[in-house]
Amino acid sequence: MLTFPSKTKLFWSVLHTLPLPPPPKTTTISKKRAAEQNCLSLLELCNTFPKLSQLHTYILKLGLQSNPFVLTRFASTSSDLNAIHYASSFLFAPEAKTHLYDVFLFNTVIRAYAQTKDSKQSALFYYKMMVKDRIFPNKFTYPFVLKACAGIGELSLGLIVHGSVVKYGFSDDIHVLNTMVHMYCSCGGGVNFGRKVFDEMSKCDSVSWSAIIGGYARLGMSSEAVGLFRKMQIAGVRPDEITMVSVLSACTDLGALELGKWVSSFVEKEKLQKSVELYNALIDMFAKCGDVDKALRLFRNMAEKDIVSWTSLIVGMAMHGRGLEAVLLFEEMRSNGIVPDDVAFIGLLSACSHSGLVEKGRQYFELMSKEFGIVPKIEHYGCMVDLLSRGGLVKDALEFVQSMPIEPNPVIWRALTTACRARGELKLSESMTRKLIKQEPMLESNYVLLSNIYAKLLKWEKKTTIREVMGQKGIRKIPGSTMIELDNEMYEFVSGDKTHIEYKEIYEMLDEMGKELRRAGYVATTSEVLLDIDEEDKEDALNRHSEKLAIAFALLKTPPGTPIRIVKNLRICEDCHSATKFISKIYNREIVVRDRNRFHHFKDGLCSCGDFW
DNA sequence: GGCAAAAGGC
Repeated sequence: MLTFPSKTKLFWSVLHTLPLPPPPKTTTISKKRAAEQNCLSLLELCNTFPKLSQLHTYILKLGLQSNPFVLTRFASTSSDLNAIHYASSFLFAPEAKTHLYDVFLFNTVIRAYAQTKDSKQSALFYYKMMVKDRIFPNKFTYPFVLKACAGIGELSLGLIVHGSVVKYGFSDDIHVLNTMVHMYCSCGGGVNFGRKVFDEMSKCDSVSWSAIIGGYARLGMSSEAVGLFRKMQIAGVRPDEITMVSVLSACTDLGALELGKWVSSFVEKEKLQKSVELYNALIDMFAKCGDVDKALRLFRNMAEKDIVSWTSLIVGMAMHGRGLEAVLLFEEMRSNGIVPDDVAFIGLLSACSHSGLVEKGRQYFELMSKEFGIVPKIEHYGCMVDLLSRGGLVKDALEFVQSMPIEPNPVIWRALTTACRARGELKLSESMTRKLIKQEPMLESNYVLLSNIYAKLLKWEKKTTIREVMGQKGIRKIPGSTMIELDNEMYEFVSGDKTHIEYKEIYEMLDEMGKELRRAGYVATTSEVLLDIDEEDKEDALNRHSEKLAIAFALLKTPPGTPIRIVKNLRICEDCHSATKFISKIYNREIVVRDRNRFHHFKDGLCSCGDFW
């Protein structure tokens, strides 16, 4: 009987004629797979160099040293620097098999290095190696490489990488461009390049805006940062919580409390994710814009706090002269099991020094190295010198400086000089100010210090020569400026400013203020004026100080009884401090002044700093 | 099997 083979049968017969692979050795393959799986999961747990080294031996024993999965995981497992070094030295050893390298492996190694603190240079080294080995970068490579450049902060390097991005055709990728903006903003002198890249982007998302806003904010170009945030809203891009962190840090820098409050309600309204970082930025903003109690309330509402949250509030308390509360917070932090770091100690020590807690400060300084193993940095020494000097212990401060294992910096000389001058140790103060001038020959305020000392020593001819020296050196003058926020606008005044549209009214107010002040018994403190002019002109120069202009403006523009908040870029001068006390009483206003160092709350003719700052 | 932006300092 003849039967036609069915299709199925035919199929089977064909199959049977094909040469078959050797029968699967099921046991060995699954053993290999199991070993690979086991190895991968072990690598996941392996985050230190010794563990990795042990595992390396194990990998060799199993014969998995050319398994691409294992190799890549091996490179990516750890954030520990030694482990990364170990992994890459093994992967790229001269005897290693080059054919195993692929883009993914390089990206992994580059990423690992780009995320380290101090070895970003290595990321660029492996990028160069990759290009030399003719392995072409892909769209994931450049964000890592650019991140590494941003960390190193060298513009020339960034420009070269920008060239490669163009060469390899990634100049349309939004991730690459966003990181490029960030890279330029992190390299000295690169912010304009960053802006150019940003402006030329065909499509921007919230990350692009965050990168450029954050870039300006980090550089202290806070008005530009806020301006760009407004443009972002006009452009209709929805900000996320990271954008708001950058905007908040610009508000903090400007002292723009009203804008900061607006950001805070915007976060609520838009239901943005309240990350720890966002909370921390809010706490910092409220504390540094004058409302430290609001910062405290926010802090208490936080479900999860990290070391930055605690430190922000401790520093905030310190700035407002509430040192005891800062100390209590520090202790509360410790009892919550959070281990203080070096920055937390800077906050704590500065709190002690602003509130005259000399003994406490000394104890904590000891505790820092003894119990927490933190090696004191120049900042910690600075706090201690400040603490002792402010506490009137000039001799102790001097001994402390002599026993320091590191070279004193200008901050330390300045603290000492000021203390000596306040204690009448004028000779000593003079010699230290000269050291200060040696270290910072271009800083105007140092010459002002020296000139004040000569004025007290009645050495007029020396005082005159200082001006000549300054002229010869072409000293860069940091103009004192005061900012005030009214009706959602920031106004900035410099000394003798006539650029404001209502300057005539402001100067009339200033004259009236002057009369009222003298009637109340105010006497101008003319010793801090550097100019070699007669007393009456000196008084006039003081009268036009930016602080006084801003206060006059606020008195004109706000209803009686409203508190006045101003922000000065330098330390408030002695004369303005004394005048503001009178103004708070005469006009019955609470005046909150943030200067470079701290807050002064003026009320009823008194200041919260107790005239000691 | 992977990518971008963020918080505290004398």
